[in-house]
Amino acid sequence: MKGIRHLADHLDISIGTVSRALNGRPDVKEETRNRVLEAARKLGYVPNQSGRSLRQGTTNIIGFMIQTGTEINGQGDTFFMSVFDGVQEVFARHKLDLVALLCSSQEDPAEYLRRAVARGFADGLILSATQRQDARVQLLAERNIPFVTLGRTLTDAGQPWLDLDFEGMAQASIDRLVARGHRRIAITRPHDDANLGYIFVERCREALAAHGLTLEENLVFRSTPNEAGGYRIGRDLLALEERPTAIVLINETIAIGFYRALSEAGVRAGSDIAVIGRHSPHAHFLSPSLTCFRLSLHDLGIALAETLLSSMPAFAHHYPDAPVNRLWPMELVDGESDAFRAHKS
Amino acid sequence: MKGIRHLADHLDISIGTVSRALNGRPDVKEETRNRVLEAARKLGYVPNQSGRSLRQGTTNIIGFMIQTGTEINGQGDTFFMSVFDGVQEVFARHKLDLVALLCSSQEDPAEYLRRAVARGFADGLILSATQRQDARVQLLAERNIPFVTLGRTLTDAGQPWLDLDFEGMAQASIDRLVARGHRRIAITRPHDDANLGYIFVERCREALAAHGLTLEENLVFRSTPNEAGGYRIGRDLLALEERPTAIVLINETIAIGFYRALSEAGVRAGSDIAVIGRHSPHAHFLSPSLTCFRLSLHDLGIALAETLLSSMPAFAHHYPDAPVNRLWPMELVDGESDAFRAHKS
DNA sequence: CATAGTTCCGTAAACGTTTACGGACGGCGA
DNA sequence: TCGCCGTCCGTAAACGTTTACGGAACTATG
Repeated sequence: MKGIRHLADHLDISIGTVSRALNGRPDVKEETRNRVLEAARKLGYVPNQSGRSLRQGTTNIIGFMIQTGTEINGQGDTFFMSVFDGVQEVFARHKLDLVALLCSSQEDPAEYLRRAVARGFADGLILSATQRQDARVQLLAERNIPFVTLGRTLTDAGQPWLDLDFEGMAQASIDRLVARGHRRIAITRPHDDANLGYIFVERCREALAAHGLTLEENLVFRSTPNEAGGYRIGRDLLALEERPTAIVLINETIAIGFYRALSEAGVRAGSDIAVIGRHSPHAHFLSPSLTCFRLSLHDLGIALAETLLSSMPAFAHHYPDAPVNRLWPMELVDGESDAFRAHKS
Repeated sequence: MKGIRHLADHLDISIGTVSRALNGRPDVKEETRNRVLEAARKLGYVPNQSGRSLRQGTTNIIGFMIQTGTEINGQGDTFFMSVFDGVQEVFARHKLDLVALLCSSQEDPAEYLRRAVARGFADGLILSATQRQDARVQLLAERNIPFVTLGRTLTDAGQPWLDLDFEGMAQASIDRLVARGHRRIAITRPHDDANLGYIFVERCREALAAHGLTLEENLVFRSTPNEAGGYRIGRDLLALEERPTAIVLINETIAIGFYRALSEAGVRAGSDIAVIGRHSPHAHFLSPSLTCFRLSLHDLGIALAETLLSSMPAFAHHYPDAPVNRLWPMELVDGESDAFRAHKS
C-alpha cells in the first residue's frame, strides 16, 4: 500500500484527516496535524501529482515553452537560465513548479502547445520566441488558459505580455550614433518573423528621420541570431561599395561573428567602425569590449512570473497592481566598440 | 461534460470502447475505431494526463533536470538546446515527452529531485552537471527510477551513464602540445566538485608523465565555467614569473575571457601561446579561431535517450545492445590558436 | 439537565482514465 | 439443432487524491 492511505494506516486515522492536515485546513486538531506532518516527513511522503491534479483540476505547474534546436530562440542558454531563476523565485512563494516545455524543432509549436494544454499539463504558460503572427496566442486565449508572452505579437488577444524595449534601444542607439557624427548607420534584424525585428527597424527609421536621415534598405541586415549570422553580416557589410560608419546589432551572439569578419579584413570595431550590440555574458570580454544594451534577466523573470500570476484568479490578489503589459527597459553600457567617430561629411 | 465521456456520448458508444479504440487495442472493430479517431480529431480530444497516469501509474514523461541560474551547468550557450533536440528525436518515436525540470539555484538539487520523483512526475530522468559526490544518484537508484547521468560520479550505483571523453581530450591535447615542443603546459579545471575536473587533471598528469614531464600544480587553474573565469585564468597566468607556453581549457566559454586577458596584455593566442579549448558555436569565430575538441551534441542527445530507454523495461527491447556506459569521443578540430611552437629548451 | 454550538474526524463520492471481466451476437462444425 | 469459438462491446473497478457531508464528542449557556 502506498500514498496517503499508508500514512493514514500508520497513524491509525482516516485518509481524510491526513489530507486535511497536510493541506492546512482549519478543521483538524493541532496535535493531530503535527503528528501527520511529522510522519509525512519521516516516511518521505509526497502527494501523488496525478491523483491530486485529477481531483482538483489543477496541477500547480507552470510551463515555460521553449523550442529546442539552435537558431530558434535567438537567445543563449544562459539567457533562459537567468530568466528561469527569477521566475522561480516568485513561484516558490506559491508552491508552484516551473518546468520547461521543450518543443522539438521537428514539431509545429502551436500543435505541440495544443497537445500540452489539452492534456491538462499546466495551469499556466509562459511563451517566448513569439513570432509576428503566433497561432499559440489565439489558441491559449480561446481555451482560457492563463499565459503571458515574452514578446508582443500582432495577434495579441488581450493577454499580458512583457517585451524588451526595442523602441528605446533603437532610439538611444540612433541618437548616440548620430550625435557622434554618424550618418550612414547599419542595423540588423532576425531572419525569421520575430516581431521584435519589425519594431526595431521601424523605430530606427523614425529615429533617423527625426535627425533628417533616412534608413537605407541595403543597410538593414537580416540574419540568423547566431555567430554565423553575425559573420555573414560582417562580410556583407564589408563588401559594400560605401561602408556605413556604424552598426547596431539586435541579437546577443552575433557580435562575435561580426568581429571575426572585421578582423579578417583588418577592420577593428571602435577604431574603424562603431558597433553597438546587446549584452550577454561575453560582451565585456570581447576585444574591443562591446558597447551594449543590458537588462537584468533575473528581474525580467520575476516580472514575467508576477504578470502571469496577476492574471490567474487564484493568485491575482497577491499582485493587485502588476501591470498587464510592460516594456522592459534596457540600459546602455559603455564599452570600447563604439568609440569610432565619423567625420562630418 | 468533458473528456472521454463526451466523446463516447457523441458517438453513442461506451467509454471503454473509446479508450480501447484510441489506444490501439485489437478488440475493437476497425470501422468503430475509425469513427472514434475521426471524432477525436474533430473535437480536438486529447486524453487527460492526470487521469491516464493515475490509472496506469506511468506518465510518459521523461524529465531532464537542469539547474537554473548561471555558472552552474558549466556549458555554453546552446549546449542543452542541441542535446534536447537529439533526445526528443528518439523520444518522439515512443510517444514520450521530454520536459526540463528546473531546479532553482535556491534549492538543494537532491531535495528537489526527491520531491519530483515522489510526486510521480516522470517515468525516467536524465541528470546533468553531476558532481563528484552526487546524492541524486543514490536517491534514484534506491527508488528504482530509471535514469541516466550525463557525467560519471564517484557514487555511481550501476546506473547507465554517458560522459564526454575527457581522458581522450587530455591525452590528445598533451600529446599534440608536447610534440610541438611545449614543456610547460597549463590546464584548467572547474571551480566546483564536478567529476570531470578530477578526471581531466589526472589524465593530463599521466599523459605528461609518459613524456617524462611533470604537471606543475601552479599551472592548474581553477575557475568558474564562464567568461569571467577565463579572464581570471588569463590574468593569473600572465602574472606568473615563468609563463607556460601552452594551455588547455576544459570549459567551453572560458576561451573568450581568456582571450580578453591576453589581448589586454598584448599577447596573442597562436602567436605567443598555444591554446586548445572546447568547441562551442563561437569557437570558429574568435580571432584567432580556437583549436578545440568538438562533439555532436545532437548525437549525444540521441545516445542519452537510447541509453535511458534501454534501461526501462517497457522500451528495452527496442534497444537490445545499447551500451550501458559510454565515453563519448570528441574530435580535435584545427584552429589558429595553437599555432605557436615552443623552442626546445 | 437540556439544548445549542463548536471542534474534530470518518465516510464516501468524485476527478478522467484504463482494463479485467463477462455478455451478446454471429458463424461454424458435428 | 446444439454447442463452441471468435469478435466486439458494455460494465464496473481501480488508480491517489480532495472535499462535501454528517456525526460524535465536548463545551458553553440557559
